[in-house]
Amino acid sequence: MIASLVGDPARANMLTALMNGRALTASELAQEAGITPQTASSHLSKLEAGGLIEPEKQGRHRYYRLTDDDVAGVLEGLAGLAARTGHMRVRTGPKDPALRRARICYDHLAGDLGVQMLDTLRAKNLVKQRKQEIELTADGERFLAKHLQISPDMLTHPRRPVCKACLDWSERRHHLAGTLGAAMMQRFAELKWAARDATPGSRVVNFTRTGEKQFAALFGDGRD
Amino acid sequence: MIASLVGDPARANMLTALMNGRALTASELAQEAGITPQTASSHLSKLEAGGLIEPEKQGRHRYYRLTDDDVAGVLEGLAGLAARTGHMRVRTGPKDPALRRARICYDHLAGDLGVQMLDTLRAKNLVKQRKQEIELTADGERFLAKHLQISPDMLTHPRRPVCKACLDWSERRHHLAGTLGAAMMQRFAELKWAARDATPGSRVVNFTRTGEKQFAALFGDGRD
DNA sequence: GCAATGCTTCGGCTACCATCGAAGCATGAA
DNA sequence: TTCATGCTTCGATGGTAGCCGAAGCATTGC
Repeated sequence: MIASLVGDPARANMLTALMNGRALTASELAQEAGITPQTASSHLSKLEAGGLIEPEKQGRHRYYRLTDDDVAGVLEGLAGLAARTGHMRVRTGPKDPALRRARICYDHLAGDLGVQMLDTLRAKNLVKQRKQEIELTADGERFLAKHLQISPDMLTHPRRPVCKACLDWSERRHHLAGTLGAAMMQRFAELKWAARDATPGSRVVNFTRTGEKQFAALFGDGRD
Repeated sequence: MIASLVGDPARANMLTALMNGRALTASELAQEAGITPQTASSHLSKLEAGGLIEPEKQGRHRYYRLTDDDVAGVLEGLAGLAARTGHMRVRTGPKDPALRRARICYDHLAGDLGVQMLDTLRAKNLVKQRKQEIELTADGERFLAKHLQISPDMLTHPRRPVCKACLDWSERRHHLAGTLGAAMMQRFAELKWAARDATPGSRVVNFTRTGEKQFAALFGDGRD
């Protein structure tokens, strides 16, 4: 039974961690769920047998991701039922407001601001998006060079795409991943616009006062 | 956690039994799940606490129904995931082919033929459907009078609607309930087109050779 | 009133399964 | 090769939860 797979707390935590669309290693998932690797291994093989997640070997790591959007959809549905009965799970998404606003997703910007940024890039025709695929336009290249001193040759990588849409768990929409997403986040840090929170293990990204303004000037949507 | 509620086999069987939209008593659900009433009582209170089902007292019976369509939707989603991985539950719907084809849902026709009938009524503009609501058109009234000798005044009832969409569990689509659904089923029986299976407790509806033809002439979709 | 039916609560039993320690493979690095 | 890292398999343990028998309420019918 599928539901019993999702029903176990440890497995639910793993699946929740995977809801952001990114693949995570077995150890990372073990840590997310707060269990030992050997226990996690058992859970992961069950989830895989149930068709909820798919593995991808890479070196001595084993990355897991949700099988597809259908799985994510059902998980969201379950979370929805849980939410309305007040049976909200502890980990059903970032509860910390700061975390919802801006956080690190692997190495790029996620949260409200991350989603906002991709929205604006798309609206200004700096990128073109078709489903998960994102392409940088000529205008986009000029924009990056002018405002962020990012040139296309900085973005080439043997295996990683320049642009990629990454599902934002708190916003339920896409933000920008890939080498460009990483480069932009790095640039924000270099420009002292933003910095990762000092708390060890925290994924919160704090914007400075001026950083917030500059960011809004480039990517703001007029909301605030 | 909601999923763990659905995960238990006994509870899943109960929920499955409720998927046809009808309310069932605690004892009936116990029988469906193959457990004793006292065990069922425990499960039912958990499902109720989780907001998946709602009770309705009536005399010394206690009827339970799914809370709403959202719950049914999530359950279908889970069943969908289960189906595609071959992890199909034993009881994920009627396994008996005859039961899938035509059966009694309370007092009206369900299964493949039931769904087919409503489809055709809709296609011929004999009824209009908007979500759960179904309305008989003027054409529909003429059709019923002409072919089945059913007049509108036979269908009025203080509390029961004339037409109602009822989710068909085996087909995952709607069939026709309400007083009209009941009247049509009754007419089929009177015309010796079909009859409930003689086996005690069976919900199978057997069509006669001529009944099948007549039914197909009125409601066939050309599939066979 | 008494009996019968339907459902719930209580207590104890049992079975399942999540968990972790220890050991075993695989991959990559030196 | 040898070592380290990441993950899996094995075995044993323990806690949880499903399960039923017995008893207790509630409602209906006589």
